[in-house]
Amino acid sequence: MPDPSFFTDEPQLTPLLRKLRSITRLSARDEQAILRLPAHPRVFTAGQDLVSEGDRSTQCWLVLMGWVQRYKLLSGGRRQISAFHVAGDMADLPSLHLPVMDHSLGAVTYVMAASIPHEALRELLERHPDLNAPFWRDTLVDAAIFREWVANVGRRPAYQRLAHLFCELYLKQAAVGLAQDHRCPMPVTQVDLADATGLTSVHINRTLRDLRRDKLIDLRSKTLVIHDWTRLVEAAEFDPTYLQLDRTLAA
Amino acid sequence: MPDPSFFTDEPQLTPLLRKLRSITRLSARDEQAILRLPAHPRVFTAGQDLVSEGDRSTQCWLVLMGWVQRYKLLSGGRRQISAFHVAGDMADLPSLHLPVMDHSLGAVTYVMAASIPHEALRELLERHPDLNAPFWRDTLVDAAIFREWVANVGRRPAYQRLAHLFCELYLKQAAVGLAQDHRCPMPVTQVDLADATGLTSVHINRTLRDLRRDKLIDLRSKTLVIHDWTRLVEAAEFDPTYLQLDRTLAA
DNA sequence: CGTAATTTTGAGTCGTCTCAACTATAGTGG
DNA sequence: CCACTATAGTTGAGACGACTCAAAATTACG
Repeated sequence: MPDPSFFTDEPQLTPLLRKLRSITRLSARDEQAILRLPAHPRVFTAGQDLVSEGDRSTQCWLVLMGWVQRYKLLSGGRRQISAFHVAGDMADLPSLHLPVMDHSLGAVTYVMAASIPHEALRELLERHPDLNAPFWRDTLVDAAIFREWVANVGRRPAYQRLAHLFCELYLKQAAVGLAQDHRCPMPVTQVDLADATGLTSVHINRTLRDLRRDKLIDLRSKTLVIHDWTRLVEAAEFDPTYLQLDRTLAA
Repeated sequence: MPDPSFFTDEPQLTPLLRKLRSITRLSARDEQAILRLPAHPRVFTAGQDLVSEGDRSTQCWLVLMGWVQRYKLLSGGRRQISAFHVAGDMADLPSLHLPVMDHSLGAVTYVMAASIPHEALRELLERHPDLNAPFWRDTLVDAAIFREWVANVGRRPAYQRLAHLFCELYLKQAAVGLAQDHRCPMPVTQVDLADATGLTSVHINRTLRDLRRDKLIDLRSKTLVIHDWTRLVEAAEFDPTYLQLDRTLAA
């Protein structure tokens, strides 16, 4: 159910501003320039790819609503998710300088996204060189998140690993106003969680039960409720530095 | 044993050019500008940190010789390595836009590195806006490698995981002329390999034995010898797309 | 040449996986 | 609005890949 105003001519780029503001500072002039970017809205149903491995992009997708996942398919039906993206994320900003996709971007939920031509972005950056830094910084924050995922998947046991993922996804959403009061959307299946953490869905199920048993969280009807943020952070050994959020959000 | 010419006034930035050329195209003018960057050489002994978690950087380190690793320390003595860097790599280019380190950069071997002040880099990018793209692209390639590592650690069994790492490190070095004839430097301990793959050193030892038994590789005196590149690639299910090398290097 | 670091091997354990069935929830069409 | 069907979640039992602990063998280094 897309918001009717969504299909008006005016591009809805404010989520992008909110995102960029959460990790950097922008001048009013630069913000205006961003808002003038041409953006073509489109919807995707759950499971659809926005971009698939091997595609050559000439545009970037900005997520406006819903969740998008970044994933690789391996042989034998194995899959690894390397990122979740929410409203405001330029999910495939990398395609601006790496046009051939080495992975896919898929819609986790019903998704509204806006495509922005590479050409328009390049022109923006040319006219407003100051904007190189914020966007570049955005890709650097994403890279920092990938690094944290390497550590998560490589060195943390299942319980800690899931807890860590929840801490990250809560803060990431809170930073752009999509979460508060220790609850946030978590519109993924246990299979998705498994593919994001390098576990099996069976083990995710049992680990979720343990997290629930310990009164740390609840995950029901696609909503994560955090019962005890402090203990969740402890259990996860979560340090939000890597998210590079301007101000640490109060717990 | 530093090369004597290393300490002359002339900055030795050619490895950087070689690296950038392996993943992008540069104009002669831009190349000249890069060569004029001020670079202050320094050596590090194995085990020393170039930069530590929590540090605030005002300069970037360019690796000139030796290997550098990117790693995070976790509780209980656990460690996760998320990248290896070789000559030509701007190991902490991220610090240009994310000055607070969320991880450490350590010397794997005896290392020669050159520090380039952030200020000089910013000035370079201001005067040569075309250079934003190549450097940005470099951080995007690193991010692509992180993503591949997430998949490697998350979804591949030990044997495949190690094989994949070796394919990557061989190609990465070959791309900048540091490897050829299916042999390359691999100056890491089994503990390092364990921390890069999310395994234990004991299991690395046994997996190396298996790879050796299968006549795929040999790893002796810090040198990797690949006996059968084709079968190694097969075993690893290695697809070099993510490295974004200009030309695929012949097998 | 002695000492530390690294590699190798064995034996037992454990976290996570596999396979398989069953239950619950959500979406769809009559 | 309910029945039907597909999707998602839950549980049990057994297997296995990787881990732990510990010691011995080898190699590197000052």
